[in-house]
Amino acid sequence: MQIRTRIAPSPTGTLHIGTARTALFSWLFARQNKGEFVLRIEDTDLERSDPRFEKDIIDGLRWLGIDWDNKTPYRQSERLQLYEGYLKKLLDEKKVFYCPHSEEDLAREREEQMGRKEAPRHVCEFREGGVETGIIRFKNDFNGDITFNDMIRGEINFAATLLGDFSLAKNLKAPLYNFAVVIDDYEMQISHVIRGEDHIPNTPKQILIQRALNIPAPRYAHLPLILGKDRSKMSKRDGATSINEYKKDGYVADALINFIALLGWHGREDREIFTREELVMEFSFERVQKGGAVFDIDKLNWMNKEYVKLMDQQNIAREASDFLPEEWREIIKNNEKLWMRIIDLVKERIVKFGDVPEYVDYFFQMPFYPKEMLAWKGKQSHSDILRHLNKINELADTIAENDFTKENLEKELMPYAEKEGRGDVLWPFRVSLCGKQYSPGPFEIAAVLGKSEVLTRVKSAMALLSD
RNA sequence: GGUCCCAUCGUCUAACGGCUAGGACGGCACGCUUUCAAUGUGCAAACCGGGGUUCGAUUCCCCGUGGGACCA
Repeated sequence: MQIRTRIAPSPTGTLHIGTARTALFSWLFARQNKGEFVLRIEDTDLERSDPRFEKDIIDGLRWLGIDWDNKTPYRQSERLQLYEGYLKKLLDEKKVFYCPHSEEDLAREREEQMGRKEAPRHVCEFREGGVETGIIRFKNDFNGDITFNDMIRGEINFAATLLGDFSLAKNLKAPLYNFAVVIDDYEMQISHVIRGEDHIPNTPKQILIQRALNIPAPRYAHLPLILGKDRSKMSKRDGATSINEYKKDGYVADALINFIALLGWHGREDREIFTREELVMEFSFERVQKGGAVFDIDKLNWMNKEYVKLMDQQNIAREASDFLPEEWREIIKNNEKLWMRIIDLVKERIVKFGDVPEYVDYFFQMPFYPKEMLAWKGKQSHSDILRHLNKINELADTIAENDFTKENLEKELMPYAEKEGRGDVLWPFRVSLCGKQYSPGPFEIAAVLGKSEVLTRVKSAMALLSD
């Protein structure tokens, strides 16, 4: 059998983590089985759909490297005549009907049913036909159980009668979700429908429609949801939900893929790092979790760092430079060697590339910091600090400009530091150079900055203290 | 309110009736260190509850409880 899967996002919002993971699993399954993967934009809701969201979704999938086989994505808005044809057919066969009830009528009916602790549903008195206005509903006469075998959860049953005469379309040219999906999945010959578990309740309706149309049902796999901190469906409140925000923050696409794959899936070994190819090989629905997974940014950060560590310095330098402000980028464009030396110092602390500017700012501009920061462990007298900085200034000045290396700095300064206390001497020195609580060591920084800049910064630290 | 889904450390998870319940993130401690990071070592941390089934249940069944989703 030809395997064909799809991702069918609505352009009513950006590409979020949950959709990306559904896309990934569908893609992995298709690629693993030498099948096809289809992108379909479900934009039947014209009011809420926006081309900008469609672009965001497409950009996001591209960035993640999840490619689809239909060159131009399908758009439901361009397939309206198709749905209309099927709707007319069902109308002719009296399997669907027009329901003229108003929203208010329906709402009232629901209220009453809920008051009686009944399932809210609408069984219409116009189900045998007779009117030509209102929405189009499915004439649901089935009173048995609808059963389907989910690839992740096994058998799932629904009592069909509780569904009532559910809605299919607002009119002939405006199909609703459940109807359009069934038609499209059939027309596109989707063999496996892989989607979030929030669609489980839609499945029996879709199966009923398939039966009415006498078309085959695909296999279903309902993925567990990705949850926010509060264990409810992940939303804006849980921080970045759009994939493109992770791109902007400088995450590595492969790291995000790896991380998302592990949200609800796990290999058979205690392994966490998988290449894309390995994921294609290893993925299986038997090993997909049933319960929802909380999105943990700390673990993503760890994983991203692992991926950065795997990159060579050239790539890190190139990637990181994209996140620098314009002026700094100009500087390194003319001094690539400088940039490589800087990256060499900070590369192992990069969590995500968006953080790089704050790690390297002092290489491009004078640091600003409160003078208290110059005190080792926060308790060192100004006079001691001044004395040390003065000595550092003196010793550093004895090194020739061309010999201003890490090794020579160490040779000149360490004896003094050892004598006076390493932290007492080296901390103020380091802060005077970078103005930061955390940074690479002072000798490394100094060697990159160069003699005159180092002397300037040490002196300005002294001036700051004397204020 | 109805229906459906789910349930192992704080988080992601392993275990497919039989071990001191394993790994990862995070946390903590120690080592290394001028700081942080990195790294090394170690520690703490979980089977939702109650009934069955069984020689034996985290695992199978039932009932609770809890969480979630969908419907409007």
